[in-house]
Amino acid sequence: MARSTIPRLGYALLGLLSQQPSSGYDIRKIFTQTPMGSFSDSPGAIYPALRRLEAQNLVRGQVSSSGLRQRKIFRLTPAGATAFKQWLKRPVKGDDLVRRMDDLLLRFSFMHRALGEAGAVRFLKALREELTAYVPFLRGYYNSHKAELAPSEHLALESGVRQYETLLRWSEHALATYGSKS
Amino acid sequence: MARSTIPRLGYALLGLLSQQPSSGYDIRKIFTQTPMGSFSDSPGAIYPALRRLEAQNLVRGQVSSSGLRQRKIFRLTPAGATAFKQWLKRPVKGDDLVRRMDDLLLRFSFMHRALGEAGAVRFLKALREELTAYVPFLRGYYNSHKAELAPSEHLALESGVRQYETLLRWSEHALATYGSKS
DNA sequence: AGCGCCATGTAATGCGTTACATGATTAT
DNA sequence: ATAATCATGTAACGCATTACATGGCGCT
Repeated sequence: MARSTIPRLGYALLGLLSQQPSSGYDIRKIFTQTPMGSFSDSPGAIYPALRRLEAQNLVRGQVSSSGLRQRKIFRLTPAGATAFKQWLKRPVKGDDLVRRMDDLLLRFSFMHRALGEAGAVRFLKALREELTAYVPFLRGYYNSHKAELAPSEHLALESGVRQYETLLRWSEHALATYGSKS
Repeated sequence: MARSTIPRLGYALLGLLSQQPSSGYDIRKIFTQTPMGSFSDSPGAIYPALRRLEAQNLVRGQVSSSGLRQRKIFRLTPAGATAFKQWLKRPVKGDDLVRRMDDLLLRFSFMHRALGEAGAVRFLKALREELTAYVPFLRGYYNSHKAELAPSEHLALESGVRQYETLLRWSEHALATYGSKS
């Protein structure tokens, strides 16, 4: 029961539904219209994902007959709310920076509403710590290898370094934002 | 024949093999050791991918018996070299920025060796143009919606804006690098 | 003799993508 | 009437992930 892993899209749906019970079509519109969603708005992604979550008892959908149009509104179950919060509370590992950065930002975007300021700050501090370790490592790799690289390889790597530096500065900025309010 | 789509990993392999004929294990080491590869170094990803490329006649592997250890070295076929270059030459679409940024940077990293300076510059100009249009759009969305957003949503969106701004500045920097040499 | 590394693979599973399909409603 | 939009789905396909499996080689 609930033993199967929840993918990225699944958590995105849990997060959206935790804020606002919605139909599959509502979700689609969000993914099409907001620039945040790097998610596919295709029905072949969303509807099966909702059904999987329902099969895992993490969401429940009920057909609303109030409007004449068929609409199936999904809501989080208590189990779904728990799974969602556990996902948010996962520690930030160094590995996440390299291969799952999108997940981290997705998690953070839900953090404040679900866990409050304390949770958001905890997350940001962990992220800043990982970035503080990773950026010099990456910069060092860049410096020691740039001689052997073709120009576009060299530049592509520099783009990566700049991206992580931007993230580090952003995390400091975000912490400052929180800090100034408390 | 060769009608099936080549995924991201497939192109990464074509690119690496175009620079240096390698075994699956060599590829794994590259993915484990270099911070560039956001690719999985798992054998279950790499070996099947190589076999698919071989089935599509894009690479060919031959067992080297020189060393006593078993090693299967893969090389690009002419068809593989063509497919790879066509991938590199694809136009940069606005959609790529949102959902396939990784692909764009992967393509760029191979660009210079495969297409020379002219190809790299052409790509960078197209990328800069798309970014120049997209950044103000994103910034506008950010400004007009930040009032309704929870703090961490707001900050997560700002992180995205900063990332794209960094990319835009990087693309200008990269063009300047090329420009100063020609 | 035994442990760890080199090097290659297979199997089970589940996810996302693309394309297709359906019916009901609102606007022209 | 008919087109566009709302709203929900299914089917085929291929890919990545995780875990497992195998055998040769090097060191101690």
